[in-house]
Amino acid sequence: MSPRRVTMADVAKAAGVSRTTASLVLSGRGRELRISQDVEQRVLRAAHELEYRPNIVSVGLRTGTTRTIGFVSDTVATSRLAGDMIKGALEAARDRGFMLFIGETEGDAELERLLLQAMHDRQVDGLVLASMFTRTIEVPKAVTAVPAVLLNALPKQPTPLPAVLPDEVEAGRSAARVLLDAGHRDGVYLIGAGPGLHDVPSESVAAVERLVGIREALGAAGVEVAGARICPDWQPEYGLTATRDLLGTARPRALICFNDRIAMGAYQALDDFGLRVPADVSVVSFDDHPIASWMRPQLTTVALPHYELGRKAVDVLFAEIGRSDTGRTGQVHRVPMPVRARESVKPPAGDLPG
Amino acid sequence: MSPRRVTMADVAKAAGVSRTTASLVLSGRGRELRISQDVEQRVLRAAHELEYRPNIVSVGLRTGTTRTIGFVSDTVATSRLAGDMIKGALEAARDRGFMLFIGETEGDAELERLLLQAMHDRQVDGLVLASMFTRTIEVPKAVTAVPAVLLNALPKQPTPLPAVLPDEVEAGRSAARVLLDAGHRDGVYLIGAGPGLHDVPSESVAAVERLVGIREALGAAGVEVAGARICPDWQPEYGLTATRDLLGTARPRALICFNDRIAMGAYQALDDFGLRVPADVSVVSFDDHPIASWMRPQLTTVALPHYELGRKAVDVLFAEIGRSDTGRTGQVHRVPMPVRARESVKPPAGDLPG
DNA sequence: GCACGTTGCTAAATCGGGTTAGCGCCCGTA
DNA sequence: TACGGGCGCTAACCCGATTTAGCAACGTGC
Repeated sequence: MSPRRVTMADVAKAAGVSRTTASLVLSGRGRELRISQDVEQRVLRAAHELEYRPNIVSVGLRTGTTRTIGFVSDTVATSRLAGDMIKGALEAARDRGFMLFIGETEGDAELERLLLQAMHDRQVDGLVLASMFTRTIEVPKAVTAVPAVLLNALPKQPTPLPAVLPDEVEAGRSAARVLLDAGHRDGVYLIGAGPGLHDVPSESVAAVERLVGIREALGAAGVEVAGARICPDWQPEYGLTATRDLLGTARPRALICFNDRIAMGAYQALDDFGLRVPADVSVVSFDDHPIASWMRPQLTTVALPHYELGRKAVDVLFAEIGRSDTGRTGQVHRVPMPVRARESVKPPAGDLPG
Repeated sequence: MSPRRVTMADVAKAAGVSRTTASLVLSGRGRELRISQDVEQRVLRAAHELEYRPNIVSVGLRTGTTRTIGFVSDTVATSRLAGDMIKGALEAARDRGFMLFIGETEGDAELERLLLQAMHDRQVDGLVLASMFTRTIEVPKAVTAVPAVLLNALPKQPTPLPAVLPDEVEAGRSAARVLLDAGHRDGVYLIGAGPGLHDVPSESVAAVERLVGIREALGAAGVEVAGARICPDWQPEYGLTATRDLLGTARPRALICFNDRIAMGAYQALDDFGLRVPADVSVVSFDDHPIASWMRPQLTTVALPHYELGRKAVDVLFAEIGRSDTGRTGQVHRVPMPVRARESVKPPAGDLPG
């Protein structure tokens, strides 16, 4: 059927040396161990001609390192989010010749246990524990056996694990600044959460942090939040009803929606009330979901940097794998959330610069 | 640091038997090889008490089977598509105790080569070669070394590899039938491709097949396609312009959009012309992209069964791994595309039943 | 009393590479 | 001439499992 793989023994025989010598040359330790130039060349040539590739399974058995990392998330299927995060992780791993095992737990602790076990059985060199929406998680104790990093999640109990998260507070500031820079000072409303720091959907770390950033940046400019509507779930229909509710009593000049799906609902409500984006009402949002650039006018939004989050997590994991000292534990890495300036924000009418 | 893993030698010692005996019992071959009940029980108990788990890396070296399959796709990040496909593959694999290596090639042949090599080096038991949109692909020759399945792709040259694809022709029929069942017989227009079988975006297998199904079902009912607009790329903006163009000259009663993103553009164009969905114009589409259920009115669409495609691919792969005979090669498996009946289709006005 | 079969288990080889310990050989020196 | 020491390479063991070949002990038949 398929021709047997070329092994190091084949290379050694072809070069007329022992397996040991071949191993030393191919692992680059030939120099320090005084292998002659001649033998080194013979081995390298034989390896090249036979297209020798080391069997990573074998190396894994002997050295315990499989050049493989496990990526465990609660779900990989929800929205494009996961895809980009995995893509970032994949590429960062590939840069170092590592591969990724993907697993999803669906939030099921038992599944998670089995999955971690399966990865353990395959001797992964490290683990990324990812959550698809920012939240605090219970870190399974089985994780301690191998270097690990939390992605988009914070540990419920303090652990020595580093975490990689989007910088949501700064994102909140960014969203507010987009409006401030356009000249908005009055009639700024929030859709999705607020105005108080406790007016957030349950368990949503992102909501709290975005709110903190928004209030801080507005406050620093002496601008007051005119009002807010909380959404129990950040879906278009709740954005629609919350915004309709708001428009029944107020005339906003700008909306900060807590994510793009809410903004989608808000667009519809504004349309229902005959209000135009951005001429009558500016809208800024969070996430940069694919629909943000499909909406008309295109939505200005502060992007969740999924790709960068994935990359960063793997980078941090490699740092973790590489170091032997035990200092500097539990560090939290924040990844910046960039503003995608599009068409939904304009200076308030009757307040044009000039 | 982490306590050393329990090995079979530990189990054997605890049970007071040889490693051979432990292996025989734990692999279930104890019975046929006449290991006594007593010894069997001792081994099983020891394994249980020590929480023994076989080291799959070691097994992989010895037996050549790693309980791992490689999932190679051109991209995993585009739309949610990939996520669900991977999820299906993941679960089908998990049911059999297998894990998945994920890799993406970005359509780069060199990257693909390296990736397949890396998977080969890790002794994967099988490969899924996935494409994120249905198309024909060049099958790399390196694939022949291990069982493999094409997912959402057809081989350019005939190969013995089985393929798993959505049943696009039947989906085309389904879309047409949705309109026929609602009573539509006139003013049915296509947006995205058609009316001729050559009027399709380049390389799009899906376009051709959907078109075939649509024309067949309409034709069987004696209904003529009133007209069509081709879109060079199936994005909202092209749907918008194509539909605007159509509405400049015609007054459709129903639109079959070739995917949901096109339908999104079509909704906007209809709105621009003051036409209501579904009262004035019914709309049916393909893919069941997440936005389909966010659009107002919610879009009736024929779903791409990503999850099922992923599952099916892995199921077929296991069948491939399991069989030794070489018959029945290159089979094409079609996965049904279910209709998601929502709100965008109604009987034509002035043509109400009753 | 001896050959032969069964029963119940184990020693040892194997997978493919990494690593340690050490073996010949040549050279220089006393 | 014997000895020490660097040089260049290799034998042999190890990782953790599977698998082949075979060994003791016991019973049975003649």
